[in-house]
Amino acid sequence: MANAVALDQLAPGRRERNKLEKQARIVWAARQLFHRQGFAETTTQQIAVEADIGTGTLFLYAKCKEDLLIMVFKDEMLETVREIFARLSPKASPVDQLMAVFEHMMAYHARDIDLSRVLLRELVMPSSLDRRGDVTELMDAIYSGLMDIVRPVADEPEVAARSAFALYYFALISWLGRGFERRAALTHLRTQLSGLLK
Amino acid sequence: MANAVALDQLAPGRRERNKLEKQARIVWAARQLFHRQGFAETTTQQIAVEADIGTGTLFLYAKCKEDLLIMVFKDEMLETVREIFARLSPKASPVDQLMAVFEHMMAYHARDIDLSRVLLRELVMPSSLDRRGDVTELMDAIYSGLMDIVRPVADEPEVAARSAFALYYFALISWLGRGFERRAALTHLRTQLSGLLK
DNA sequence: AATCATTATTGACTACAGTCAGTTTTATCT
DNA sequence: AGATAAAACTGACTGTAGTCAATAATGATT
Repeated sequence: MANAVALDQLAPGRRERNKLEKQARIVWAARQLFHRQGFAETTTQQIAVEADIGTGTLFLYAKCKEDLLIMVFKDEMLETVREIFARLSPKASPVDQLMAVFEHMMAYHARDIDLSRVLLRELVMPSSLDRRGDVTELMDAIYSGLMDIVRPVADEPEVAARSAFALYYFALISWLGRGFERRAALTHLRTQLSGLLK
Repeated sequence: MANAVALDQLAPGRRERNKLEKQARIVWAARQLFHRQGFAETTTQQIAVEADIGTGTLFLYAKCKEDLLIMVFKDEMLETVREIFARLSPKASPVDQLMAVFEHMMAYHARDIDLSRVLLRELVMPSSLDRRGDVTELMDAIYSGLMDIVRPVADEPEVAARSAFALYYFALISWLGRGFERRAALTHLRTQLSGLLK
């Protein structure tokens, strides 16, 4: 029936709606448990029970346990990043603005260091290429924000933004992955950014 | 007996010697299997059998499976890095020298991309802080080499070397972790390094 | 409303990293 | 040599992520 297709385009059918509801329930359950107990201490069984689905079903919605964590964080991170950029003082120097952005991002991760470690591990170096969650939207938001900041002082804003982010990433990794002090990492980062932007 | 202590300082006792032999056998076995079958396809059981020890013993010598991979690569990487720095043309520009170093490092990883992915994953973001292998010696070698390169053109060689390495790290991660083309990553890297060093 | 094809769900099951209580080996001392 | 303490070793065992063959739900078609 030709009508069925047209209707499907207007509104999601029952099937689609169920899927979305289920996905929301899964993410909700995962969020609760990860935050309450930590990542390693939460079993996929527990998440399935809490979301009221079978164990197997969980892995139809997430590629692996780590993917659940990405689902939990993705929207929240995008929202946070947008807020951070929105609240910048445009009068501050580019380096100060960059530092404000990166400090806030780190502060965000500091709210739950253990979860952020696992999350970053998966974002930086996914266990398997075909398992990595899609964070393109998040990255685009970050890059475009950074480009706006560096534009006034950089010949090639794209290159400068990418470099700035690379330096931030390194600081983040040093802090979360190598046990480096957050303050020290940020101090280093500022020095590096100053060197980068002339 | 006071003599026992004195002798121990001169030469390793049988116990110590056995331990070193065993560790060497383990690394040898792990190297064979990882290269032949890949990391995921090799079980710790297989390594234990090949090294002719019990399963449990393996974990007295390595903190986890990933740690075995680090043991396999550590010495070889240090050696490789030293060679790379030793063979540089001192007349080339700092950026060209940096690029030569980073290209060779990437070429080294390209020899076994799958193993390098797992290795890098563990080096960049260890699954657990108290499980990460010690790669201080390697990092020191890299930093000191990089500082020598950038010294002629950088006010603060330490900062510049650290920045250069951060940019390389990001390129490496983009390539191995995000599926970015190696050539493209290197092209980007060169642009960034040019921007960094004046 | 009965049939069929497609898609979604399930939980018993598998494979494997890592542990630990018990055993063996080594070194020390009399 | 024998006794004792300390260190090294072991493999049966455990916990859990992820799979898959079987089942159920859905929706299209007559």
